[in-house]
Amino acid sequence: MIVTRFAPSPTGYIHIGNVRSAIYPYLIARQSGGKFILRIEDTDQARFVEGATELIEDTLNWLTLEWDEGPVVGGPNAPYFQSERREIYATWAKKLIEAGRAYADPTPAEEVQKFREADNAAKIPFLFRNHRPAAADFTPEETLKLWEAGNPIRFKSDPKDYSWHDDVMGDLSTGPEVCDDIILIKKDGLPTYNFAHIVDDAEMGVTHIARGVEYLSSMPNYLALYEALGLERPHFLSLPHILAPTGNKKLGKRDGAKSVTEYRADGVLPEALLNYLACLGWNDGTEQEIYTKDELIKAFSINRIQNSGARFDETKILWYNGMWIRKIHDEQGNDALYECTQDFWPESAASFSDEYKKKVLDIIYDRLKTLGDLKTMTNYFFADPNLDMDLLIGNKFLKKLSERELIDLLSAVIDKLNSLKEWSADSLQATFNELLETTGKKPAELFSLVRISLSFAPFSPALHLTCEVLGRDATLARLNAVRSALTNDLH
RNA sequence: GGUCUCUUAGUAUAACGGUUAGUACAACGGGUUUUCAUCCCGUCAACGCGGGUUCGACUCCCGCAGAGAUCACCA
Repeated sequence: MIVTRFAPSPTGYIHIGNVRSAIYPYLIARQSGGKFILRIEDTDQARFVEGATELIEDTLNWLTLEWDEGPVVGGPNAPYFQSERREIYATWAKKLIEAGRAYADPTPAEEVQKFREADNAAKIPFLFRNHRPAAADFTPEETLKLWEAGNPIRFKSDPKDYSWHDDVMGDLSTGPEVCDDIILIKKDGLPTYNFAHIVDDAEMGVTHIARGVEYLSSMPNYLALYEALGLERPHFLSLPHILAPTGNKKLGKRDGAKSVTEYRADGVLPEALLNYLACLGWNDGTEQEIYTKDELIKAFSINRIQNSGARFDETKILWYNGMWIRKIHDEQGNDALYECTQDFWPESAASFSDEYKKKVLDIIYDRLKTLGDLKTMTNYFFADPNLDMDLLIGNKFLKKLSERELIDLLSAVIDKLNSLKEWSADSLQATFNELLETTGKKPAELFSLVRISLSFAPFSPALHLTCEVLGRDATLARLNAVRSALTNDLH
């Protein structure tokens, strides 16, 4: 059985570069009927951020990456917060001490820093094992005593060549020069990531570890620990970084990398974000672009994960989002899409009914890149627009007509619409076609005049649909208002 | 500096050692009774460099260059 995990630190929101290391393990677990575990790596108390855990849970829920074990849902390996697992790490650390593979290190931090600087100055790579204290050779009893006295526990490394297989990167190897006496348990009694994740993954039965490539250079130390602890190596998947839109740096919070929360607030659909991120650095070899979560689960394969970094492209997210907005509307219906839009209407829409807003959505949805566009694109459906006459007169089609002609044209439209019996999209369409004939104006002229008079917006849906949704009263009132303004202008 | 990794159009990517190097986004042009968008059609655009192996290399090997990661009592 395949067991994967997402193990974030609660140091803030999940930024976009990290979500993928939740998505891939999730897909791997789901496609094999395995388990996906959420584990909170909160061993660094200095970096702990209040509320960050909830934000992580919220983000995963929103993306529908449900976890089988972890916070909230519990599980057989609880607790799932590393800060609550001290005894477990202590037990494993004692095993190493008993075996002579770990020692308590009394070297003061300042001393270590001096060693480091001296080695740097001498252009020697700094390795703590070159400065091993006498305590490294203490008996287990002496070591335990020194540990209790508040000293950190270090691994006693046994430098040698390592080679291993990475499911993404292939066969890898390094020399002994990277093996060191890494800290396992800090002075504060909490383990380092280096030690904790190995213990936890073993205890929780994790079979596939997917994480960023930045951990690649620590692999020899991890392999040494698996060996010393008598553990079998799990599968390793090093996921290449997502690069910032500009430069060659990995996407970080300072590169304008937005959090998932921000994309959500902007009106990006979870389906779109999932789709985009899954396909950034992975493809199934076909030319399919749009994947539902179920399709991703089915199609995903570890050996087709890209092994070079991929640049983050917001334009493509917006394209995916537009596709998904239309997909949901066309496949699940306007009501289903409407369900997603609750937080995105302009304030002016507050007093309007769901029915009316649904109608607006139904004619505007295929112009949306994000649901947030509703705020800026639908205002004129809920409030009379400002009569920006310069916009109307200066329009590239209308500026060829005199104000007199505009007024006459508006009058013709108003008369015709006044006498219209049935206010429907079809009859409105027919009416405008008749008006084209009776007035002899070009479509660009007639339509632009009516469209701008109704919306004063840079763009809007097809005219007959806009009129239908706006209704007879609002449509005629706005046309009359523009005609009056033009008439006053003339006098 | 040591160690490790990566390298196809602007971006994301495809291509049993034999293809006019495919697709998508972006850009640009055109079409669909106004606009914006959708939809459709089209244009532009890539194998980092140098050696080898081979009848033949984007693909295999070696070197170089460029980029990235890491070298914490952070993860």
